[in-house]
Amino acid sequence: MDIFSRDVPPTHPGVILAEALENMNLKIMPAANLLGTSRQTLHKIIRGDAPITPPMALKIGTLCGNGPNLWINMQTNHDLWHEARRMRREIEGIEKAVAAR
Amino acid sequence: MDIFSRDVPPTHPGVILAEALENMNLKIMPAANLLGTSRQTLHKIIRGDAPITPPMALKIGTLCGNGPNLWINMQTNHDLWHEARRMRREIEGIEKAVAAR
DNA sequence: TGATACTGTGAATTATTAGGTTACAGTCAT
DNA sequence: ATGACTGTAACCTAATAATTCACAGTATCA
Repeated sequence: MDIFSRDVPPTHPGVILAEALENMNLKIMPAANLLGTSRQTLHKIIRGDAPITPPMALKIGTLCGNGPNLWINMQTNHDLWHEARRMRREIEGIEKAVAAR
Repeated sequence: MDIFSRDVPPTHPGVILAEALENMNLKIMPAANLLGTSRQTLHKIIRGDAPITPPMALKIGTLCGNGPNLWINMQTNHDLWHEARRMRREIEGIEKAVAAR
């Protein structure tokens, strides 16, 4: 059972990030300063309204001490799940075309 | 030794994709048709001049039968390696600021 | 030889979006 | 109630994913 067959979306990395900052006793504003970004952008990430991009993953991974992959992977799982929904028809079409080849 | 300490960039997924298509006896044009994209876009991906985005990863993963994660992960490893180079100074700054906290 | 099909590549265009900035209302502690 | 932080919306700009058009090269086959 991979994540794409689930009808529940994977947790957005923002939720995890919020907990991580909590555990580090970091409020949003000082965290944003450490990351070299604006508090609004950081807030959007936490809310799930902005993606964790490669630059952000590197910065957050450094701040939290666990490296960028954890964060970028959460993001891509999130993106892929939602994209797979949007593209369901198209993907099925490719499956059929490949099978018929 | 993680990929970020290497001074050799990770192989671009385009190279792997080219081999995969070769093994499937698929030329660029029919592959592009199956993928529902233009031959130019597919060519750029193979050349390494265009990224494998989530929609593309889903399509390519379906065409090749191995799912999207393989492809998106190759892309993010590639992106992170290059981004880590560009942001070296900034990342070091965050490391120091965290240590000094 | 000439015709047909595919490939490599560049240029121009469009649509989307990551991130910043400004602004304002809410919360909460002192 | 003053000050510091938070949530959130609107707007703007720069970057970029993907398309289309165009053309030159290559190769196969009648």
